[in-house]
Order: sequence, then C-alpha cells, then structure tokens
Amino acid sequence: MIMNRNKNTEPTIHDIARELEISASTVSRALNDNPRISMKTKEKIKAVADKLGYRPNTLASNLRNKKSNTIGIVVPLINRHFFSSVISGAEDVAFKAGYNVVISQSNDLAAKEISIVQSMFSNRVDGLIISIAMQTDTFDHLKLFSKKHIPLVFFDRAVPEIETDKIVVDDFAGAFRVTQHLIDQGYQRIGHLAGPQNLTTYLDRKNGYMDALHKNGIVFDESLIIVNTLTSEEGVPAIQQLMSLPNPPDAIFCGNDTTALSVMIYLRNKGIRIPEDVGIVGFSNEPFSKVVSPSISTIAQPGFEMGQKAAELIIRKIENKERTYQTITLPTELIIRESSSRK
Amino acid sequence: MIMNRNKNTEPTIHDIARELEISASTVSRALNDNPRISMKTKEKIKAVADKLGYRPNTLASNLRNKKSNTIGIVVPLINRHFFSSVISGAEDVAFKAGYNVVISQSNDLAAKEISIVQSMFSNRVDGLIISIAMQTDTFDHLKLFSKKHIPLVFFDRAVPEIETDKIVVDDFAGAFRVTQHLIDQGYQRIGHLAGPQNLTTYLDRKNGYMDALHKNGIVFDESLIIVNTLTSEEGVPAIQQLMSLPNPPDAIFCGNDTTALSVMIYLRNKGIRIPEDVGIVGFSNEPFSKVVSPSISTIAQPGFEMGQKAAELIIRKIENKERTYQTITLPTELIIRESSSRK
DNA sequence: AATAAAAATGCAATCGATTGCGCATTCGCA
DNA sequence: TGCGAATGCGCAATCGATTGCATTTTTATT
Repeated sequence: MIMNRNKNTEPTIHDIARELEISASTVSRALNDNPRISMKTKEKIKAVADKLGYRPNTLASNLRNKKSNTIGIVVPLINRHFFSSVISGAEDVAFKAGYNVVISQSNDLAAKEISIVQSMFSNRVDGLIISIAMQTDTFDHLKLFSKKHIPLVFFDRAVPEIETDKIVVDDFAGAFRVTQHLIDQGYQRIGHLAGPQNLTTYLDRKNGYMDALHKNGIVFDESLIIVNTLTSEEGVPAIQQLMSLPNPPDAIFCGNDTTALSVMIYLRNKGIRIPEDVGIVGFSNEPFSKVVSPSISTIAQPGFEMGQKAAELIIRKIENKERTYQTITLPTELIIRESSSRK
Repeated sequence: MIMNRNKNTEPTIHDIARELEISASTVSRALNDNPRISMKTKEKIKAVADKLGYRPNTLASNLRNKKSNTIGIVVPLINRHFFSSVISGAEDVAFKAGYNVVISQSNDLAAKEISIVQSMFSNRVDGLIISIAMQTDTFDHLKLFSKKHIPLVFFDRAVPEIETDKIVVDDFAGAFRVTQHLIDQGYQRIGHLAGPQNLTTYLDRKNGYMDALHKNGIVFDESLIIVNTLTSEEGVPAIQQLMSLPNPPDAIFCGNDTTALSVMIYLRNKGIRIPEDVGIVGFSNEPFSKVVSPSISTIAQPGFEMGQKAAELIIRKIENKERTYQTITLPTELIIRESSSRK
C-alpha cells in the first residue's frame, strides 16, 4: 500500500524508511546509534532525517518504553521565593540529565494536592518531588507512589508516616541557634510565633526554640507561643496578643520572615524600637529580609541546593532503582542582622 | 491467548475488559462517558475500574490523540519574582483547564533556550509560552512552532519578527509615567540605567523616558544613559560613572528595581540623601521595593495576571485553532513611594 | 410474528517508536 | 572452494487508548 507522504503531518521514522526503501526498525536503530547498524546506513538515515526535519515523537517513545523522562514537582505556591528556588535548582539538574519537569502548585489545599498528584500519576511521571500542603492530613495519594515503587522525594515539608527519601533542613538546629542568639544578646523573655504544628518543619522549629530555652535555664511560658499560618495578616493580631500580656516578651522568634516583617512594622508604628526594646528574628532568609530596615536576622535555607539535591536523588532512584531510603538534612545558616543586634 | 493478569504492572482497559468479558472499546467508551454505552454497562465498568485501581495511561491517550495536554513555559530564570508569578498564574489557569505545565529556564542563554524549545517540540507540547533570553538573537527554533501552527505566545519579552500572540506590559507608558513623575517632583537632570536594547521591553522603557523628557522640553543628554544588564553588581560602576560626571544627575530612572536598590545603597554609603539629593525610581515592583527604606517608587507589572492571560490565550488557540494573532498590552501601575517623593 | 429501526457493543486499525527473533548476506580461514 | 561465524537488516508484536465501521441485540411498530 502506498501511503500519502505529504499530509500536513510530522515526519516519522516510517517516512524516512520509505524514502530509503529500508525498514523502520533500521531507522530507529540508526537514530539511536545501535551498533547493529553499519556506519554507512546510519549516515544515509541521518541525512534524510535532517532533510525531512524529523523530530522524534517523544510521546510514542515514552509509551513504548514505559518511561516519560519527566519529573513532577508539587509545591504549595510557585510564586514564593523559597519554592521557586527549589524548582530552579531541580530544573537545572533535571534538564542536564535529560528530564522534563512538570510543576503544579497546591495552594496549600489538600484537595488540589490530591488532584495534582493523581494527575501526575496518570501522566506516568518517573518520579515525584513534593513539599506537602499545610492542609494535607491524609496521605493515600502519596502512598500510591511509594506502593508502586515510583520514586518519591519529600523536601522541606515531609510526611513522617511515609518511608521514602527526604531532603530537609535542620529546622530544629536552626531554631535552636537563632534562639540561642537572642539569649546571647541579652533578651530574657522570648516569644514564638509558630506555624501549623502538623508540619514537622514548624514543629521542629518550636522544639528547637524550647530546647534552647531549656538549655539556658529559662522557664518556658506557654502564653508566649502563638500558632497561626504565619501570614502577614495573621502577624498583627498575634503580636497584639503577645504585647498585651501582663508581662510581654522582649524578643520574638518568628516562624518565618513574612510574619517577622509584619511584626516589625506593627511594633515600629507603636513606637517600639527594634532591636533596642524588642528583638526580632525570622526564618528562611527571604530576599527582603536583607534589605528592610532594620534588616532581619534569620536562618538561611539553601533552596536552590535543596532542589538540586532532590533532583539528583530522584534521578538516581529512577535510574538505579535503589531500594534504600535516605534523609538528607541540609545545614542552615544563622544570619545575624540588625533586628536582633543590640550589643 | 490467555494473558497473565497478575504481572507487576498497572491495570489497563484490557484488564477491565477481560474481567467483564467485554471489549476494550466498550471500556474506553464507558470511561469517557460516551453516550453509545448504556448506563448499566458504564456502572459495571466503573466499578471494576475502581476495584482494580485503574488509572488511565495518559501517555497512550496522548499518542493516539496527538495531543499532550501540556503547555510548555520557558523563562529566563524560574527563581525570579516576576517570572515565578507569571508561572504561578499560568499554572492556575492551565490546571483548571486540564493542562499540565512543563517549565524550563534558559538562564538567559541562547543555546539553552534553543535546546529547551526543541525538546519541548519533541515532547509535543500543545503550546508554548515563552519570554526569550536576553542573549537570544536568532529565532529559527521559535519559527518552528509558528510554522507548524503550534500555538506560541510571547510574554514580556517578545520577538517583533515573529507574528504571533503576545502579552506585554506597556513599558513605554510605564517609563513615561515614572519619568514624568520625577519631573513633577522637581527633578531636573534625570539619568537612566537601561537594559539590553535588543529586548523591546528595555528599548521601550528608554524611549518612554526620552519621550517624557522631550514632552517636558528637557534636552536629552546621551551621557546620562548607561546600558548594562541591570544586575546588582553592574549597578555600582554605572552609578559611579553617572555621579562623576561634571554635571551629575539629580534623579535616576533605573531599568529595574534590583539595580535601583544597588544604586540606592551606593548613594547612601556616599552620604547622598534619597530622595532629597537624588531621586530614584525602579521598574517591576519587586517585593523588596516596598519594604526597603527608603521604599522604592516603581512600576508594577501584573505578573500573575500575565500568566493567567497567557494561559487563557494559548488554550483558546489550542482548542479553537483561531488563526488571528493579538497583542495584549496590560496596563502598568505607577507606585509612588519614598525614594522619589521630595515634595 | 415479522420486520424495520434503534441501541449497544465488538473488530481491527491506528498513533510512532522499540525490540526479540530470525533471515540473508558477507567474511574468514582452512 | 566450502562452511561456520559475523554482520546487517527486516518482520511483526508491543506499549495502552481511541474510533470508524460492522455486527449483534433490543425495542418498536404493524
């Protein structure tokens, strides 16, 4: 049967084969540099491929190979510095290794996260890198991956119940150091604005804070801890509540920089001096924390590097099918700036 | 032939079909809610699908349908507020419409951009949304898309030579307004740190600046314009050069906020007061520009909205195959802050 | 009850690339 | 010159879902 070769369609290996009156198998092998094909034939085939403007159809190849060369990344919000840094690092590594990266954001909603993860499964991603949503409290959608032995890597916000690879920062140590720093600066009564305690990151930060107090013989006062979602908006009522205590704090360890800034602005408007009257530290080293004034002391998390590590790890898993899991804890860095330096 | 049904493999429509002793065609139609299948059969099929934990293999479906339900997005750098906002907006719209989003960053390198774009073509993305690299000066890789009638949308940095959809901000008007604002504040000698002039965005900004000067009867002085890549590092020698002129500027329109901040820090260290001695304005409304002090007057670009619009537009193109191209110019907003307010 | 009409389902090809197995040609060495 | 061993290449099945057309089953009508 003679086929119409001039349809408005992309050239395939069959078109190349017909042109040279050879089989598609040979073309496929030639283009993949299979040693079973002679140099002479390979060259002829590559010449025709160029001439026709042939581009392999990755979809077909993926189907046949049961491999999509795609890594899924799910973050709460793309448009946030830490997460976009992670994505950037992961994309860098993935692209060099020949993988595509598909990205979705959960908006911190469990339902959307579930929908995304299922969609990525249907799309047969070769692996999934995820930082779970604040709201997520069931994990069946993630267990789907681990059960089917599709590599799964958590970063930053991991799920303790699921045994898989994890890349986290040492939130506990970071919180400890930043709290110790406040103590070293002479602050006595240190409050803490904490994030949702179902997330290990925020739980660890609180624990690091409490441990530092304990190690320094400071009595822990429950009323100095407020848990919220650490947004700019929620920072205001939280700091109001703390400052209206009979015995208000003289320093605040904020669970992230966003809420630290919000707190700082509120205090400044009340005429309270930072760091003289109240010391402030944040967490995450958002870009703005360096340039506001007073600049905010904080803990740097290596986002780009986390993304790189996550991608490297998942690619190793995909390609070697190791079955051992590891948790990589990246070090944090204490960055001392104006908001907590009163000595 | 009896097939082994318990391989360690995902269930397919054939497994469902075998279980019910019907054909795979019927299963496929049932799962797609085809009216040709009776309700009773559909229900039985869906029940079995659930029981087996069936998840459609999108790869197979994509191949058959010649549609990947995937939109490619290429940006210079994921990890930059404006671009990650655009991605965030685009993902939002795309996900709701059932599209996946694959993302790559060119790092402003032409070679990487070409490689990315070709890879996306091979992956048969249904459409491509791109902001080209600073370095890019050939466009064959992009013409590939327009020639094959694969929807292509430029955002922010567009290529004039290629006729396709474009979503841009009104850089000219923004630059005009911000310059006019400086003039209104009584600044007389206004310099400009410009970006690479092969990019229309930066060219338009310079032209808006020059037009504003002209309309106000201010003589244009070539020595007050410096072109560089607008990084934090390059800001320093640029401002040094400007300030060492025999007749230095009393205000600077910086091509972006990054370089504006860099300039501000330099001037502050020299004891020059902002905005009293020198007025500064930026462009882009980076998050930090609001919180530094003095806060930076700037032009807000609606990144998130651009992403949404770009996705909406490309999806319309994908699904309706319109052949008319449009350029959507989103309005900019002048945000007046401390760095330029001396009245 | 017979037959037309409508409804439900199945057959087999297709999307494009890959690959195990087998056939054909050339080569090597006695 | 002869015959096993390389070497080079093709056939046909496969990946899993989709769909035009054909066939079977059911329903409606007289």
